Amino acid sequence: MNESLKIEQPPSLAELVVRKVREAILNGEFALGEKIGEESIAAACGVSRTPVRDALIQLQLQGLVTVIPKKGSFVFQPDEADVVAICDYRLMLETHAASLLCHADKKVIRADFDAALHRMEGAVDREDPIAFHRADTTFHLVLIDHCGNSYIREAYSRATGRLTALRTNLAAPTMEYVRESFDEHRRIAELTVAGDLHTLDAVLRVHIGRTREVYARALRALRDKGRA
Amino acid sequence: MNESLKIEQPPSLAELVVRKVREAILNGEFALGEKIGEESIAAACGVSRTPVRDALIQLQLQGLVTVIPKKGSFVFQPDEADVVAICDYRLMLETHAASLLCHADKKVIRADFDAALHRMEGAVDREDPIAFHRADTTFHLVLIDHCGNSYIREAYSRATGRLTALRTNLAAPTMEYVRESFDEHRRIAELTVAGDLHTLDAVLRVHIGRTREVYARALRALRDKGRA
DNA sequence: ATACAGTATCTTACATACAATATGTTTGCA
DNA sequence: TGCAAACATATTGTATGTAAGATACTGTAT
Repeated sequence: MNESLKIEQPPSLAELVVRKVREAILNGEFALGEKIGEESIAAACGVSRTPVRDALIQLQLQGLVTVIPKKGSFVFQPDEADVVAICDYRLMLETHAASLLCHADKKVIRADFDAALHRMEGAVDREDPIAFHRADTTFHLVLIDHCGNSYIREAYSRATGRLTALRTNLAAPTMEYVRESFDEHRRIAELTVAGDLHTLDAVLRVHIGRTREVYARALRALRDKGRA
Repeated sequence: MNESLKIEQPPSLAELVVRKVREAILNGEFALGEKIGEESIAAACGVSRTPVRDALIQLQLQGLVTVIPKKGSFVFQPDEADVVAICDYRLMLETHAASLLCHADKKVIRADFDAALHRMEGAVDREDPIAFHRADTTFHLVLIDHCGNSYIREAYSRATGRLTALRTNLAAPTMEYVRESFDEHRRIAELTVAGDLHTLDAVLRVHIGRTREVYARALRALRDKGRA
């Protein structure tokens, strides 16, 4: 029996709503903290409120939505401490994933890294910060996807959901830091394949630490503007 | 205005169902892989299917329940690889939490450790493995609760939910290993307070590694018995 | 003019009703 | 007797209805 024959039944409406709303949040179509009314989503998706409710619960547990009882659902709105915590969390996940890679096939990893780096390089040349960010995401996923621990993968995807939304909402597309970032990624790839975990940890720390500062700064700016 | 006046409104029915079912799974009232019918839970809790469905979605995202579309919800049923993955995941969380403790108040931590150790010692004397396990859980939570990163706390609580259920279902209450376990905990407390992360990592690795082996072995035994 | 109370409206939380799919059973045929 | 197809049953997925709580508005009194 061929695997490819296995027909994948259409996902539930709730699942479809999850994807739609998730994409919307990640693409900045909702502002941080914005209210998400069940009815409006239901109308927009052409379904009843029930699958929307289910979807909102799932999104809440993914950390993208905050549900306040009897008041409604809102897009998450992190404070500065939150940004620090999530970046640190991500750093932990990537570092640990890297330490698990010693049993993986280095050839495949090298190839995947190179593919991502190639895309990044193209984006640098074309001065396309959005494409660069996409390639950046792919690059880091190489570490995660090959680590062989499904819990780490899940945890990472939750963390990146929030980080992606933050980037969309806080960091205007810019080529600032892109050159250094690209160089760091090359180093990360090398150190990972070489298995030099100690140096890798330091580089990742700097790399993700900068991300953290960028977001924290942008969040402060947004906050100050909100007060004024 | 006094904070204590703030009345906390009763949790939603869905939340209550989550707690009930979670407790039931953790206490082994459901077998691993057992089907959880919406209707039966609803009847048992005296509510309609709606909050039960909400609860099952939440429990799924907590990793305690697996929902198969159109078929139903089942208590999670890990395989051996799963046990290895989750124990490794837990090890990562605790190790990282420990590394974050350097900024925390060592006096409080020492006190919390000692309290947990005291309870463990009492359990050892009374030869009460269940009380020992409870104190064990409390002990490890000291690390997590003081690390100051809410993401780690959340991730840990998800992991421990599954681990607790595993322990209930797989490991018959026994005083085996309890003595060594107790000694290891004392060392973990000392090393954490001393800030010797490197040695701590090694001890935690051994400590959690044994847990992993116990569960993996019990799971194999259960599996073999199931085949026979 | 402002502050407060009362009301109106809107939204969520939960229940129930209905539709669709999976499973178990029975019956008919080889 | 064994297998297959049709039917019956049970359970999930979705929609809608209802009630309670939250917010916004308005009118009145000071």
